[in-house]
Parts: sequence; structure tokens; C-alpha cells
Amino acid sequence: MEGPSLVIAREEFAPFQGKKVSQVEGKTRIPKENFEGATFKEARSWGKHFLLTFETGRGKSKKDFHIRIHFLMFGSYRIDNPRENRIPMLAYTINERRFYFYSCGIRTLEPAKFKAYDWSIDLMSPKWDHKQAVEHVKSKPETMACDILMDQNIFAGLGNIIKNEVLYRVRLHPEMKIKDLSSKQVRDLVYESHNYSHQFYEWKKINQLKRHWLIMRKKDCPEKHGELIKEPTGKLQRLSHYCPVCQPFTGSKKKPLKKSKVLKRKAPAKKPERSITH
DNA sequence: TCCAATGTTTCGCC
DNA sequence: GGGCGAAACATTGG
Repeated sequence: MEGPSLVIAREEFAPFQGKKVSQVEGKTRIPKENFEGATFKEARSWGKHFLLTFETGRGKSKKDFHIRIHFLMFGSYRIDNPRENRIPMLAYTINERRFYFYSCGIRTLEPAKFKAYDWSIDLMSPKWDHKQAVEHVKSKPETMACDILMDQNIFAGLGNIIKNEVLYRVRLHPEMKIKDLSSKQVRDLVYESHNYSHQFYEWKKINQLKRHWLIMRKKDCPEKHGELIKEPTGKLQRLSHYCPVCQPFTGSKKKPLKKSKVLKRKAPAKKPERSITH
């Protein structure tokens, strides 16, 4: 789940602020007794972190505690309609509504860590700092564009979908190194990361995200240049989809052939023909 | 039916 | 201690 989706989650949770929590259960190992009778105070999101604050105790012993939920690749949340045959990591009730969290990492967050979040690198935050991001990118000349976008210390909340869409929109080959980009290209890359993240949010909210993908999981170039390339790129080796015509590699050094490819070429693995008739 | 995929953390090795 | 790769974790749509 990428940053913009968590903003939507935050908005879904907001109406329940100030209400009491009950019936807590789930596989998570964090202490659940803290929740029982606690007050839900706030939902926030930073990058791909979903942050929930509760207030526990009474009178002078009132105390805030925070949890951090990370949905990783497969995680999800539901309100009221649980997944069948799944045990949630965490589930609780607020105002007769049942909240479920599946397949996610849940931790308690020390108050100091909660306060330490740097909102200026969160793409969805009003505090997002474009100039600072440009500097961060330029400080990593040897890093490839596809990897820098996935760097959560620069673009918190940016995931593989946004990566692919942004690279296409600014017409950059995923494996271009930062040092081979013009200042304008770096600025465009940062600008579009922020811009597309917000566009992602708008489309996701009306359930129209996928239909607006230009490159992600597509087969052909939107500008009719033919088939797209689909391959793992960069140090991270996350899957990229790109058009070799729209996004040519223009770096100073030739893109090195990957070892695996060279080997494959020397000894092409011949698939045994599967006989059609028996 | 199979497998890649909206991702991060941890562990062990050099 | 840093860099690296592998493994762990856990799910489902295409």
C-alpha cells in the first residue's frame, strides 16, 4: 500500500476520533489490554506508515500511546465486513463499527519516535519540501532513478506503481543515474513524484486508479511505439515497465548487461517441447 | 494452477 | 560497522 492510500484510510478513520475502543483481539503480539476502554484520538499517515493514537487510563494516569501499522505488499484493512477465513492481526470495535487489519506489521511506537517523524519528506504532507528533495536526490549521483524514487528517506510513501508512472511521465529510463540528469530533469522528477502522488490519491478515492495507469502492467506504449520493456531494474531489482523509445537510456556509460542475461545468451535454456498430442 | 507482486526487516557473511 | 544477499513474513489477482 502506497502513501496516498493511507491518506484515504486516515480519512475513513477520522469520524471515530474521541470514541471508545472495545472488543480488542487479533494475532498481533502488542499488548492488547491497553486498548480496552481506551479513546481513539487520531489517525495519521507518514509515508507508508499508518499511525494511530489512543488515550488510555483515567484522570491523572491518562496517557497517550501510539501504534504503527505497515501494510507491506499484501496488507489491508476493513471496516465492518471482515475477510472470510482470515484471522486479523488486529480487530476492535468503536461505536458498533468493527475495524480489521490484515497481513500487516503492527508495533507500538515510543512517544519520542512518534514525535521524530520528518513530515517534510512525506509526499502527501502539506509540509513536503520540494527544494530539499531536489537536494537529497542530487546528493546521490551514483544512484539510479528507479532506486532513488523508492528511497523512503527522500520520497516517503512512494511505491512501485508511482515509480513506474512517474518515470514514464517525465520520460526517464529507470536506470539513468542521477549524475547523468540535467537539473531540470531532477526538478521534473521530484515535481512529478509529488504531483502524481496526489493524482493517485484523487483517482484511488473514486476507484479509478488502474484505468488511469499509462505504463504500469501495460503491454504497449501509450504513444504506439510498440511493446514495453518489463524487467527488474536498479539495485533494488523491483519490476519496471517502460518504453525504450519514450524513455531512452542516454547515460554516459553503456548500460551494462546483467550477468544472468549474458549467461542466458551463451547457453539458451531450451525448453523441452511439450508434445501436444499423446 | 501458478506465480509475481502497491514492501520492509532481520540475519548471517565477508 | 557497512554492504550485501537471502530469508522471512504473508496474500491474491491475473
